[in-house]
Amino acid sequence: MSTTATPSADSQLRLFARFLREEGLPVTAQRAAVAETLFSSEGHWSVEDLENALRERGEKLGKATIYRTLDLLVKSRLVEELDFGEGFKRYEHRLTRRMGHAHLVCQACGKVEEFQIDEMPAIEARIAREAGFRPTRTRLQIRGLCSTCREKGVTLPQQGLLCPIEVA
Amino acid sequence: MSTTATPSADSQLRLFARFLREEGLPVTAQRAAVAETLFSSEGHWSVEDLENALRERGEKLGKATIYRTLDLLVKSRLVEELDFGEGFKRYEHRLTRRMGHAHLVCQACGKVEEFQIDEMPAIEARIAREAGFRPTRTRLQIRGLCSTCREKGVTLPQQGLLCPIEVA
DNA sequence: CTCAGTGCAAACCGTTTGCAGAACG
DNA sequence: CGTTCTGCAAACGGTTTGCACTGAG
Repeated sequence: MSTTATPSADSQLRLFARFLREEGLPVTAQRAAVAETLFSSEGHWSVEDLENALRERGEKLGKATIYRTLDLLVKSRLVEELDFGEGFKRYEHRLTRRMGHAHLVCQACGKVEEFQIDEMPAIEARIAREAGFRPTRTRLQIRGLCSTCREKGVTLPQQGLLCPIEVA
Repeated sequence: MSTTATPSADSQLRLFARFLREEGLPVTAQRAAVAETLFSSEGHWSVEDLENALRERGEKLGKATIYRTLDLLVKSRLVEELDFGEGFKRYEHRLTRRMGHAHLVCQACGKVEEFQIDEMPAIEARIAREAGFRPTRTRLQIRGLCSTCREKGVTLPQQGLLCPIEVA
């Protein structure tokens, strides 16, 4: 109901509720609120983002509850934990995303865009075949300069030994 | 000199010294010790690992100096910062490694192996072409079950909604 | 002498944990 | 009534920072 849920947020919430029931855990208002908020956009949510969005919805949860609910969401495999090197974690839900998308992190403005890498399944299959490794979660993160910053003429601080290394 | 340097550790140290000189920074004994230690193996070093290895070499450096030197090594692009989700960072040197290797992290035993992904350059080129994004650093991390653990019959704790999601 | 580098210890900050009280069945 | 969840606040732990001391030029 109400605000900003994407079309499929409801069904995702239902999946989370099912997971909780299977684990013998109650579906509390707080857990539903965190899940619903996180499912409401394709964004990369920090705990602070979630806290603020929840406050705006009129729900005031303690940080601890948010962290504990995120643990459950990650365990349920509906949500993926991310780390863009900011010193804290971010979270994205998985259901409306295809697997094998890369995160393009702009080192100038911090923006993160997603980019589909269609060869990921084939790469994972090769790893399974050649290394005997059974992949469960893949994270591909590419840092660099986004098109917007590039067009603005922004350049990354030229760090030291760029050329010597690439040549070596 | 002395102990466990790989054949090319010397030349890497020389590159780091060159970087420092170019930045107008002195090549101190501590900086050389940290760099030499890190360059002495293909491993994934934590700050604690480095501290211990340095102590065994007879050098006692403060943590702060290690952290500050690692900053310089990362800036020089001779060393890459890693995060395997352990709650702390790890570091690997870049010179004897090919670019575009994935880190296969075993969720059962914690072991990390490297696996060469030859299509990485092509993927980066496509990202540059189609998204206008200029990649500088790529991190590919794949978590799962390594062959050793698999052969031992270890299985990962079956987390919740595996099937429903993959089907969705 | 001067100035940056070092080492210690304190500060920092995202996250986790302990515990008293609330909520649900 | 008992059990679990919640929220507050304290604890935690890796990393960063402030500052007095050291050491090279």
